[in-house]
Amino acid sequence: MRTEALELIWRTVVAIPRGQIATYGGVARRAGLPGRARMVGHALKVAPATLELPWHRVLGAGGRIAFAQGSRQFAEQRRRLRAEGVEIVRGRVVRSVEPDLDELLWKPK
DNA sequence: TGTATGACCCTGA
DNA sequence: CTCAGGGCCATAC
Repeated sequence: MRTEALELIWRTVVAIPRGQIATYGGVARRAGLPGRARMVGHALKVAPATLELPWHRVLGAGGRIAFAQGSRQFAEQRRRLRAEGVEIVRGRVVRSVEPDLDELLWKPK
């Protein structure tokens, strides 16, 4: 049986609007699971492809891509973000406004 | 049953 | 900027 936490996280990720981004910790909080950023990463990893989650909109603290630079996934995430107008420089999202630390849901550009 | 390992985060030095 | 240390917890072995 799938844990309830997984469902909560998936639902939260699906709600991230196109062109906007969130952090692992932020998703955890919005899902009602404060402190469990780690589980968010796990939830994305095991998510069925059929859900078509906008996983690329989830970044590490500070807007950093969690994958290793040079890795296949890093490139894929960067590609998808750029396609939505989110610029990445040195593995990090370029933001023109300070992140809202309470929401952790940013609006780059 | 125990240990190790993550698509993590935060604080402090 | 880096590094260490503590928190978190599902999975894998």
